[in-house]
Amino acid sequence: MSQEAQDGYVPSSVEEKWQRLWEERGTNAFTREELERAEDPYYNLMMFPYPSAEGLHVGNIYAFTGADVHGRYQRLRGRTVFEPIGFDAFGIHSENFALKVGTHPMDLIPSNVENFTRQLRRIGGMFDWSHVVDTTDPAYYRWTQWLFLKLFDAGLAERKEAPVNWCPSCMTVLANEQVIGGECERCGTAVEQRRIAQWFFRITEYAQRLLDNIESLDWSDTTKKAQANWIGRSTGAQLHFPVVDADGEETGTTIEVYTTRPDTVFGATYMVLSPEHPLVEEVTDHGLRIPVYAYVDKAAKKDLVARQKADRTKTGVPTGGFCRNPATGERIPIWIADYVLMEYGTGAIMAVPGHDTRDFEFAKAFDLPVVRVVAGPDEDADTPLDEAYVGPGRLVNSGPFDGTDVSESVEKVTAWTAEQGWGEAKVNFRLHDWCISRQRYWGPPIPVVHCETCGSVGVPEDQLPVVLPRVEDFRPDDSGVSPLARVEEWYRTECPTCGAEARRETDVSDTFLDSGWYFIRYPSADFDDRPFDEAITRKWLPVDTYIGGNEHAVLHLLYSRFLTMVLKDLGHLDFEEPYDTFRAHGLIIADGAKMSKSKGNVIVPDPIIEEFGADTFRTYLMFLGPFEEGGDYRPQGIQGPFGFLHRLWDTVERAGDGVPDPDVERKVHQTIRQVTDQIPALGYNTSIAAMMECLNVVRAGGRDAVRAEVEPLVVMVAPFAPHLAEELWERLGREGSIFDGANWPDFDPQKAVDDTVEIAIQVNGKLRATVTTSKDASEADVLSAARAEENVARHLQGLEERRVIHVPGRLVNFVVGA
RNA sequence: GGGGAAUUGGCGGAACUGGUAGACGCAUCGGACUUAAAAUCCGAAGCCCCUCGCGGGCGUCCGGGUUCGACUCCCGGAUUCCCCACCA
Repeated sequence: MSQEAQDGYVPSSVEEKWQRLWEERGTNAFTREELERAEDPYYNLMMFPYPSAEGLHVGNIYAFTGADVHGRYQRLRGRTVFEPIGFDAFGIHSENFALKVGTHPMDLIPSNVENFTRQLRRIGGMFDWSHVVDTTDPAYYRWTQWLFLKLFDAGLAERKEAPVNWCPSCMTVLANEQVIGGECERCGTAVEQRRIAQWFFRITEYAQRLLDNIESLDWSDTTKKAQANWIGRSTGAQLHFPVVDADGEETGTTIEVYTTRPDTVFGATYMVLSPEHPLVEEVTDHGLRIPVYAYVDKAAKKDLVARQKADRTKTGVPTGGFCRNPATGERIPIWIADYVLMEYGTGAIMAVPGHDTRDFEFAKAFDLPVVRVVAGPDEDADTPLDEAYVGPGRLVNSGPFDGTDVSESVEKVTAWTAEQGWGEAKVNFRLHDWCISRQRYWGPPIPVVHCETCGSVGVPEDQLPVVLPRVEDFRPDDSGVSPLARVEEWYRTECPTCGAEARRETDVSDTFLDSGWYFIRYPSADFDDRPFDEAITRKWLPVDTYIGGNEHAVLHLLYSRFLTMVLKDLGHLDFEEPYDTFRAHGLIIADGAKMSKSKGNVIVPDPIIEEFGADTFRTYLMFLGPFEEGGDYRPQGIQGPFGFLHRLWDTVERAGDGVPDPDVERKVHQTIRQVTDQIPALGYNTSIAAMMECLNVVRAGGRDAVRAEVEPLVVMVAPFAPHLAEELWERLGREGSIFDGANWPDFDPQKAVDDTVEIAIQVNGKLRATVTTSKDASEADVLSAARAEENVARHLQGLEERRVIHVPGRLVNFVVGA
């Protein structure tokens, strides 16, 4: 028999055939009516890609395959699975790349999308190509603009001048969230600060709700924690420190501080203002304090990296002004230092050098007094401080609160400050309002018109979309305004309210706004008269399972949660959390390091798919490690799944009619149980291992299988190798797509039971033998069989049996001694 | 500085609720088939020792502990990775 006849599996032709048939038959696509009527709908979502010029990389394929396996599994179980895909094509990524290669993004993006589409089809994802979303399509961003207007009308979008992060390289403002350790998230350039009028979404109003809901989500704990930490709720107090003049008289000005340790207020020996604090301007404006001005000016110029690293050496200047510490009545100096951040709290702190590490360093550097107000267990009020003490203990040098334990002191002192009228309990969040303005070109124009008399007016809905004009020179410059501000014929317009000459907003919106609601659009993607259809949305949302990368576990998820809540509050949705279940996949690395061009370890997927086929590639990616942890890509490793799929093909092709062998049938049912348990838990690597093991049993000794033995395996492998499974299903004589109809094999516990068990025999916890007994052998039988083992008997010889542990079906442990 | 995750053969990784550590696969070695090679199939294999046995010892980052029994639980430590970071 020739090799050809033995093994007719030619992945490329099988895959081509089924991709064509899926397309022709509309296997994965839904009509509007089908979406409306779907029974048991299951919305399987994955994070849509940014269509880069390089094409899909292994990381994309890994993520999509893992999500696709999940979707295909649900479908095999009988769910109606909607699995859409789209393109997140606006944003700085695309714009920068377009600038680099000198092609207009409007020309570049369509060809990238086309290339991605080809690759996505090639890997055999179960995508509904009739519901694709492209964020750069006016038919989509029209509704992104609509969403902006909804927030604008609800008072949740506001324009305010604010210190913002400015990337001198990208020449744009960045959200706080896009500043990573003081550097631009995209290009790594040190970020500077500027003050510009910006559009903000008031996400902070939702901070508490965003935090409270986390508990009810079926998300991994790490993602939940990341969200909670980002929101960063802290409880403490806001205290009011009166400013006093040289004679100690109050000037009428107070400095507000936020602290999580109001109980240490007796130890506040000086105040610190952030260089950006409004009061600082007053100080400098009066021209009285030249060193102050110089310091503030320097701080403003200093980029955040230098400001934050600076090997933690504190810098600052005294303002020459004073406050009164309302707890002690003492006059304390006011300083300016850049270790205090304007973005957090009130931009001013009471410095308690005795019990705050940063304040301690500062006090040491500038020779400011340090007072102990907390004493640890072995300390008293006079124990000197070599460093800030932040541990447990009791208050000292704190007037009426001496002796109060720190476990209750925050609450007590806060109550007291409130009674005295100079403080109140205060909850503070780290979360900031979401700055959505971008002084760039490649994004949806913010749909606002500025009118001299009417102010900022939203563009009427019937005038949407505000189309992004084609501008050949779309380079940003350091003017701090969008390139659109150079296109007079575009920005000149009429005020929608009064009809006077007016000017369009020339900023475009953040990409996170595009991606903040795309999942709502998908099922309604074919409606052009509404952002989303009410009935279809009620049927399909919220998303059942969302799978994506950890890099979006904070921002994207938080923003889309926020937008969903807002839409619910405005009556457009009847749910407020967008994703029931979210799982983050791991990272594929190569040679022990993250793939990157600079390391030269990037795996290009196309040639691998060419050589082995999409099914093998998919199966290998899912096999190389736990999906949620990722794994190391080793080119040789693909041989395992490659051989497995070929052997499966071969076995099915040879399988005849007949009755299953009981031993084989048992293994098959044990495998069904295992795989059915593990796929929903994303245990893909172990599922594949179980199927390999099963196939090894089916083929043991070179026997030919019968169809009933292999058919369940064909179905179970289908999520991983969908083309192969379709083909084998057909060759087994079944009609239609394997994915239509609930074809997942039923697990029969009866058939999975072993009638014999192998029991480990230990003596003093060490394995000495194993015995095989019937599964319901009595304890006495098991023990006598155990004692009969020569090696066991030898170790029991001459020793007293103190105890015998018998775990039925597992082991026997003889505990012996002299 | 804070938070999170991890550490198991040559390698990727398995191991239910505390119950035979190393499943499955890669690479390796041996055998079959072949004129030969590839492919395929069958088999071996954690490390060490030995009287070579159905033998013994050691072994899941390190040091302690709990337990009849610990990769798994507790205490202490080391290393690596990720995220955040002067958040008052």
